[in-house]
Amino acid sequence: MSRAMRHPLDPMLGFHLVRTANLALRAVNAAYGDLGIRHPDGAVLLVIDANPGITQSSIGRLLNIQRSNIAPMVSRLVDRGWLERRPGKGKTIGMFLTESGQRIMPAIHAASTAGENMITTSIGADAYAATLETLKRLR
Amino acid sequence: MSRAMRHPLDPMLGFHLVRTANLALRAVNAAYGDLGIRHPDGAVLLVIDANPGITQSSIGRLLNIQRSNIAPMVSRLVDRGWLERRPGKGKTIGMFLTESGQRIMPAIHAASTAGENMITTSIGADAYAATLETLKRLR
DNA sequence: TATTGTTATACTCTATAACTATA
DNA sequence: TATAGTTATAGAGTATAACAATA
Repeated sequence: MSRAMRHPLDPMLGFHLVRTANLALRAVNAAYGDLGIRHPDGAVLLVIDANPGITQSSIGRLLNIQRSNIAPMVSRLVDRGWLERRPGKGKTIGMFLTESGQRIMPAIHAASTAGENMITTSIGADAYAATLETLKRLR
Repeated sequence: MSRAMRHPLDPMLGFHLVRTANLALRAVNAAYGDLGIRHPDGAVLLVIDANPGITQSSIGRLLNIQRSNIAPMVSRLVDRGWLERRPGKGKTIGMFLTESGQRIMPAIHAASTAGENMITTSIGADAYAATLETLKRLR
């Protein structure tokens, strides 16, 4: 194959969004690696830490994850002793961090910023802020 | 659950990158739906159309797809009569569009821009261009 | 009716290893 | 050694459907 190749997807933002998202997720998963969890688990822990008593359905709406996929994740985190379920109104169940779960949150916070740091050092703080503002406008 | 919830991932660009990428891929896959293919297939066809005779390994490098994952995709597209393999130097095999493949390219091009259009109408042309420039800097 | 939690299931995409063949 | 094509396999992530319980 000759050296110079045409890349018809290079001028498409969607392609670079997917590519950059994958790079960021890779960095985050590597940082979470020591804890034996992956990025969706970390996101769930962060949301529960910020919203004690939140339901699984609400977590799913915040993170764009189906509630049918939240259930097994929560079960694993409960098995590891980091989360506990407490019955709420009706069929709802509130999620809370255990003491053990609270102790690992500093590590979760640190690891969750690995992707952010990678992006920031690569594109600069100004571009980071501008892109964040831009993408937050998208619905 | 009370109305106002904290969203600890909302200030993180990585979260919005993943979310926006998923929205764009959803739009692209919906547009490709009529053709019975999905976004990786469309990307492969676009790359081959722009680079007749390109090898599978080179396609993978351009699109960040393992060559072990390119092989079955190409086989499906060959079975559908859109691609053909022609032996090249050594063990290399050049990929080419068939006549049938060339005839569907206008539809492929049109569908591939579905994600772009969704993003552009949502954030505006200026933000689109700025974000594209920013993300292209990332390695 | 609508929502919650849950299980089951299937599909897409990705990752790794191993093998043969060419250079 | 390095690269190309291929097969097999495993894993992560996502999607839909269905059900019982509750409001």
